Amino acid sequence: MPELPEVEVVCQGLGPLVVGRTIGRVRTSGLPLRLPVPLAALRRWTKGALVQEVRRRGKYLILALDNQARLVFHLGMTGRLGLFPAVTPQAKHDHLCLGLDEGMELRFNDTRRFGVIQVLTPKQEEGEFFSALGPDPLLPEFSVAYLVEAAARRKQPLKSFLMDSRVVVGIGNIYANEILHEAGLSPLRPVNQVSRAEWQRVVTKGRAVLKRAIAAGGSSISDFVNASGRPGYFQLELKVYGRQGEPCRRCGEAIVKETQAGRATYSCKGCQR
DNA sequence: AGATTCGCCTGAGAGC
DNA sequence: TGCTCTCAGGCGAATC
Repeated sequence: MPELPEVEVVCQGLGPLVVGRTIGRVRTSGLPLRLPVPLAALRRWTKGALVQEVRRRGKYLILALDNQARLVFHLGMTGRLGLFPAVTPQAKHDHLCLGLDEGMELRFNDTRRFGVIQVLTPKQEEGEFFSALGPDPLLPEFSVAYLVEAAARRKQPLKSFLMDSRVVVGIGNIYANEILHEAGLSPLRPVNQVSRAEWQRVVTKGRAVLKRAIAAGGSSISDFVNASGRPGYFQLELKVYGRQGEPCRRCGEAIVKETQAGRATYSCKGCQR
């Protein structure tokens, strides 16, 4: 399930494959994703355009085109982006095919259709489109001072807080669990009871976990693959996610699985307070 | 008004 | 074997 590290891995892999290429034919499955796929806008703004840059904002991938339009993707739960020879037969759940030069195609495949494809016209401000999103956890804006301020007067449990994209982008269920274990903090702790020193651990350990996951190529749970179709290996390094009943790698106590805000939450009661 | 739950969607796995 | 049920989760809407 693509969270920040997986989207970053796709972003880094996709860049060299598509930058400098020109988009030709546009095809869609006709099925809606989380939002309808804007076929007319895709034809209007991508056909004949050259891809200048691939970048990431939170869990969104952005293809910046030379006509100043931008193609925005969200991978949802099961979205994949990859480059294929145009002669490769369509796969089940391919929802968008963009023809590129040299007989290649960029394809968006999404089994559960929780993904999003949007076009930003040159007039539409990217800042406005993403205005509700909080800072990226890998950037300096994600600081102790910011978290102290954001958490003031809120009693929300720490894990829900970290998964709230208005607070910080890119952290989903897997990495929220992992970051809190690394930081030694309980997922249930009300955020207004977290000290500065503890927020500092959230920042430092959070960045460290995300960077290690990117370096490992992401976590391949639910069949994540990068832009070249290869899996990641961070699932082998997970300390709590999916490890209920197994010993904590730090203190040996059994990892517990609980439901919090409707989501599977994994923690060690021995070393997370 | 802040916190939680629901619903969208498909496929894997469990249980009968 | 083949059916039904449960679970997985990002995220916005609905509800508590």
